[in-house]
Amino acid sequence: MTRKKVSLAYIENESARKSTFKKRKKGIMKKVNELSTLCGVDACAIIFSPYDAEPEVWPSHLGAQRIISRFRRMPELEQSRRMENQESYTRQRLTKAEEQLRKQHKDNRHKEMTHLMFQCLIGEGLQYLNMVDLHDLGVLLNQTMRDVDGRLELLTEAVLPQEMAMLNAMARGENSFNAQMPSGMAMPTMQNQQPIRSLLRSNVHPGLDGNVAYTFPLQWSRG
Amino acid sequence: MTRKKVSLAYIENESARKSTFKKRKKGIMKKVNELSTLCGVDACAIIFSPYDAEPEVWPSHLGAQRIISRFRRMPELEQSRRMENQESYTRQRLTKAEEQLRKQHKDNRHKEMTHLMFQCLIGEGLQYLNMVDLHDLGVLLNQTMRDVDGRLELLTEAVLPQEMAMLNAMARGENSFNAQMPSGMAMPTMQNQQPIRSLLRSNVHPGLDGNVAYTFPLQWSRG
DNA sequence: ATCTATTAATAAGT
DNA sequence: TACTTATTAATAGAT
Repeated sequence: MTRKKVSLAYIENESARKSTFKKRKKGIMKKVNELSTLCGVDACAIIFSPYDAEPEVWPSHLGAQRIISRFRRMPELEQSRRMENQESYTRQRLTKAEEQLRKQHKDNRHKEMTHLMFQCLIGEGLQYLNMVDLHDLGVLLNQTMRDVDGRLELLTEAVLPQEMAMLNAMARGENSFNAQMPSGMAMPTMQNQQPIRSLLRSNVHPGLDGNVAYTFPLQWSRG
Repeated sequence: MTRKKVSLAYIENESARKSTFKKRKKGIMKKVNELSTLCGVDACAIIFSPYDAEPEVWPSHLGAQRIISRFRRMPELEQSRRMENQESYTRQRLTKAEEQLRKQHKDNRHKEMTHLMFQCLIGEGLQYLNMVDLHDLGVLLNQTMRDVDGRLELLTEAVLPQEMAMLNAMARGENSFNAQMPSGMAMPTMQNQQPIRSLLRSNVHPGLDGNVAYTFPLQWSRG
């Protein structure tokens, strides 16, 4: 059960390495086979290892030789460029990783500000924040207010009547457990059954996009 | 959004084929790179295509030549066996597919009998069943009864007091919506809140393993 | 090229 | 060694 993101480094553990090798070798051969079939292209793969007397070869020994001959017949021009293949591959990966890092930073910042916003809502003070944080928090608050307004409008104009109808039906005592409903079908959830006012007080903020991994409960005063 | 299981056949559509090729080629090169790094083995891959002037090569032009030399130095003994590689690969896949088919047949049979069992519970007759079906149904019923007994015992001895406590708490009107609970935390579901007797009447049979894709609602007489 | 729902691969357990 | 299952990775189809 793949517990962690595998780190791309030599596996020290002997048996884990062998196990991984066998599984991945099989996976690669399958992929090459699929690529060749799906796209009708010539391809070959050769994998040596201490675990097999013979190298693993796709599509076959002779088939590989055919591909290799074609490969050898390629003009040797620009060979120096080709030599860099591995390096440029690694370099590309680095660039991409850096991009992702920037993206993640931005994402983290958004989460941080969201956390902060909810902290404020439960009464934590702003006294220790610097100007940058305060500014970003302000931006987020404005955006959130707009989202809340939009959500409120939607609920009031469109969703409310339906919800109300459902609640009324439930109030008439119709089925807290409908024996006719196939279990695969979505049952109305707790959430759906909250009184309308609770919907407007949901602790999940409707305006934040789905990638926010967690939100913070609001401690609304009950008065 | 990968809508269907891709079928392993040449892609007729020109642009789809090219798109698939580009994505999969990249995926294979990544996999070969990972295998080599993780397991410290020598490997190479060469992919020709109408979409690129040069073949895609891993780890590099020269690196591939090194692997190829080693490959060529392999004794030519058993070459005839090697020639069959692709055929034997396909044959293995066939064998495996057949095994999976048998497994699936067994699985389907189990589902069929489960369906039948629930049909009986809602009053459908057994008059059209043959001996084999009746026998299998009998086996399943016995097994299910044992499961039910086990489940009942568990509920009575261990789970019941806790459920009872929870129900009591709820009966006292404590929060149908607990504002303190982080949204990521599991809320008690409808299922948990059914009266104990409903638990014992759950339409999801507790004894069947999670792979059964669907179960059938029981139409308990309400009397 | 980018985005997601979905399938496929696979790391760690058994 | 093979099987299982939770999780990550690849990717088909759409934009």
